Amino acid sequence: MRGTDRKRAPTVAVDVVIFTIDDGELKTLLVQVKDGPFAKRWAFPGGLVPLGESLEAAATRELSEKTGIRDVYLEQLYTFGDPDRDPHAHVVSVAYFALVPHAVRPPLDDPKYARVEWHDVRHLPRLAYNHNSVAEYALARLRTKLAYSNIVYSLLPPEFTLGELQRVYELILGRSLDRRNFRKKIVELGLLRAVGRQRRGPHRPAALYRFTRRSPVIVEVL
Amino acid sequence: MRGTDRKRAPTVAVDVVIFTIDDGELKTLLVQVKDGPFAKRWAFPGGLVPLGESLEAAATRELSEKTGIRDVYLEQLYTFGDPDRDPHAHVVSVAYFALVPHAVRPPLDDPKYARVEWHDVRHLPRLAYNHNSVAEYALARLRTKLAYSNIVYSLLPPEFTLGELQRVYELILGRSLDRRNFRKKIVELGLLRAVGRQRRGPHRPAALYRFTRRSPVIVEVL
DNA sequence: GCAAAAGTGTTGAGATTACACCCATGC
DNA sequence: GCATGGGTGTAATCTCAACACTTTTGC
Repeated sequence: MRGTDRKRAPTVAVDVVIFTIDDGELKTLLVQVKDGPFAKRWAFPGGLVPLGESLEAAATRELSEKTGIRDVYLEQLYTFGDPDRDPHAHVVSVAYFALVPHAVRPPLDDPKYARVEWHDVRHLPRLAYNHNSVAEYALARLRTKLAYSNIVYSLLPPEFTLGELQRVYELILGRSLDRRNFRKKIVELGLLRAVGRQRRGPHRPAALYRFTRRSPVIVEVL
Repeated sequence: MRGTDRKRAPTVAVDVVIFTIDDGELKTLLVQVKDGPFAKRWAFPGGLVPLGESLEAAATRELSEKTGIRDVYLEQLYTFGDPDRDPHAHVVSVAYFALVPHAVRPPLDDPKYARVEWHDVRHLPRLAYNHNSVAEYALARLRTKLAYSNIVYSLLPPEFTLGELQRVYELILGRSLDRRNFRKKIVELGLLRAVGRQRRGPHRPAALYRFTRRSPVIVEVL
């Protein structure tokens, strides 16, 4: 039977890879560990799951503690259980990834950590635990899922131009897309709705759009 | 820091959804729970992960204990952490799914369980824990993955005919495929190699094939 | 007026689908 | 000889990729 011998067993943690787009770069939120074997190293925010809390609740809590944000796209990524991940103890880590909109307020300070900062995913430092692998895994999942779902909605503000949307795709996928084909496809899928207003700037004004649904939908985008 | 308070924390288990094809049906291995709140109910085989064992090792162990089989396709499915899954305790369950070849010897008996049997996935009973959800999840993953990988190799014996291969796809996907298109596509992809011999039976003999690689490859099959 | 991004259709290639007849065997 | 699954090619359709010029604005 289960759950009888509670001592001498692995513990459970969640770690959250929080992506955002900032300043033309794809970034993730990292925290700097204060002490222990990984002191001074950066890691994804996370923590032990207390008895009675669901994994998704723990991940959501972690996310809102670090960013103040709620109601964003959050997905379970993978569970890492190698006993050697953490030299201190056998911790099974359930990794999540989250997408938070551009231009989020700066990360909240947390006395548990030395620092909390956004880092460009292309230049991550050597991370604590197995978090460099987690980062690769998260990025791979994000790339594939972007192509067959509408989850990009969670990276964008409520209103945006088609150019901005396309730049997000290009940034994450790491390749440029044909503008006419992209617009045609996206519009035909009915994921967007023109808002009737325009964004003015240094160049020709661009029509503003909204997502018709701000909830996950499986759809072949690219 | 992590791993300090080990008492009063959720425990970790693995559960394995083992698929096979038998008698023209897609089946999964179920065990009948002996006692506790779920006594007499069927469930997927699983058990607690001991300190120091990796998740994949625990799943592999569970698989070989129940079937005597090794070296089959095994993939992590999802981690279920709802505290109410198991009324007895908060157990975080990491679910795996495995594909074992047709015509496997009958499941090994295990004194931990009342019975161990193969069940048609189309007619599963009401299962213990949240295992009916796990079953749906596993089946959905199997269906999508079948279409873009070669993992079907793990459901088939070393040699097989194209007709047998096609029947496996049709069975799992629940729809019929065009024979000529199917054969053309599969052969062009180079996943198979004709073995030069034929299987004789009540009708016209069919050419025997082998997989060129018996390891997972991502490839658009359908 | 010039630099920069917005906006807009068509064509060709390749991939996918639909479809029908003969063959080899066991009984 | 007949019932059953094995084996094979082509045409129509659809999807995807490539491609260039005009417009609007701020400076």
